[in-house]
Amino acid sequence: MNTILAKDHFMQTYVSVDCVVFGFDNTQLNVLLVERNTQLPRLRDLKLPGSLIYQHENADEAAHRVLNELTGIKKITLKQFKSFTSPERTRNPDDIGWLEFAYSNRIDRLITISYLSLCKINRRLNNVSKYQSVEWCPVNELPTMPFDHNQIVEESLEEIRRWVEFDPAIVFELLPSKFTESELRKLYEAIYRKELDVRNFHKRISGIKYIVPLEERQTKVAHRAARLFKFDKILYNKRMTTIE
Amino acid sequence: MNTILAKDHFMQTYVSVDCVVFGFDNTQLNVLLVERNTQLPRLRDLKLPGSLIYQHENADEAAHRVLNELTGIKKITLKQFKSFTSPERTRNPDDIGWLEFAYSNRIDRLITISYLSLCKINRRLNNVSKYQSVEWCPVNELPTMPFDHNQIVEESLEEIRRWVEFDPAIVFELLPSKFTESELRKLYEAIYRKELDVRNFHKRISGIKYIVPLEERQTKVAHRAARLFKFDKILYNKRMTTIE
DNA sequence: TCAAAAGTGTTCGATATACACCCATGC
DNA sequence: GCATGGGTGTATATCGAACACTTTTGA
Repeated sequence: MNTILAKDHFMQTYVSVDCVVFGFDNTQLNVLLVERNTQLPRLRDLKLPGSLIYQHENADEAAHRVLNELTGIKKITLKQFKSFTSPERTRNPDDIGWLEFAYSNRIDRLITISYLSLCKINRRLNNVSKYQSVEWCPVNELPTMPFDHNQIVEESLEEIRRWVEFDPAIVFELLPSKFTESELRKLYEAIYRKELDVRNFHKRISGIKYIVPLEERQTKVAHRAARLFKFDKILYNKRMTTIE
Repeated sequence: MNTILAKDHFMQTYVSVDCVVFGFDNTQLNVLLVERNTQLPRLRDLKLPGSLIYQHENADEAAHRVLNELTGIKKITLKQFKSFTSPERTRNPDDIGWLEFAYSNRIDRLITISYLSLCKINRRLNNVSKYQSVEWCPVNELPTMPFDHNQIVEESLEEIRRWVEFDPAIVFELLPSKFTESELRKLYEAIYRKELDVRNFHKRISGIKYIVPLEERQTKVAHRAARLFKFDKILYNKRMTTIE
């Protein structure tokens, strides 16, 4: 074992975080992508937002930093979900070139820890100088991205369902603070990629105490205005501890 | 950002895997621990089996290598479950000393990717020269271990339940190839830390096609001999694809 | 004959599924 | 007045939870 270490005494192993941030546009899930600055001329060059982990940080802190830069939100909801470690993931010469350009450093090996996060899609995003642009992209129309970022998104879609089952409150991170029942249903349909029966969904929702109906209704719609609901975090947290 | 990298141009970041291997002794879950070789005199020095990731490997391969060394099994069942990345995890001087002794290298920062695995507890384990001993330890009586290994085991206990729900077949990795219904029930009780009703459990199990009753029975027991069952992998895999 | 564990059914409540029509509104 | 989505109830099947006594065997 020591011989293997001795050989690569000067090998630089770096660890990054990459964030899959989902947003919901009332029809489908979207992923937040950034356009990386590069010298190389090319059509588009979109990737997941991410960063190397700094010396004083742990991975959660690095992911929070990346998302705070993009959204300005300090206490964003966020979940580590998998490490991607294949030595092959940094074999594409374009990607190696970009890494050295972006970090002014030789990077022999880069593994990444991926994070899942959720964001209201109409939130104003920051202009982050190191990116040419920041944009939402429908999850079914993603471009080919560098490294293994397409695979990371693929696996994050399975993770989001496990997350919702474990903590149903996180879906409200994707909706405006007042929302209709059909917005909520369409969000579930997008997450589970499955149509849900309107009446059964209504029955289920009306049994949930922490989804509170308001007197307010939609305005400016060309049909009967739907009732608005809000998510009550306090009732949600009580849910576990009380027997009813 | 470049300044931060420039400063630590020569910082050695290493990435390891650590494996939480569970075994079941008919009463409780046990974790496989190794005693590390150390110059320092001390009473006991148990930790999770693990290794740095080698240059040509990905993390899954490193975890397979570690477990193959210990058990001799090539195709062991295994699941990545979380990365532990705090800069604080390698702040204990004893741990730093051991790392430098074991790897003959300066290691400034070590993050680890933890794996969950399952093993029949009466399997003969290999003598691995780099460890003084390899032993099973009941999960409720773990010693204080180096780094954040106690926390890793803690979190692996939550993960194992999610794993069983996603893939119920994995519980049979913890049982002998022929087992009684009460052994299976006690295993579920250990995993969920909850007593299960014998009759309801029986009803559930007898409805599962891939748990096959045999004609064989227990021998040498001081009470009525229980029927043996086996797990049928072929029927298990069919389960998903056929409608019933 | 005693101790220890095996083996076995019924009832009840909760939950998921399937399914169709009228209502309110803006254009 | 029509197009668009809002709003609602019933019947059935399935699943999980509670619950107690008899049987077999070896010591």
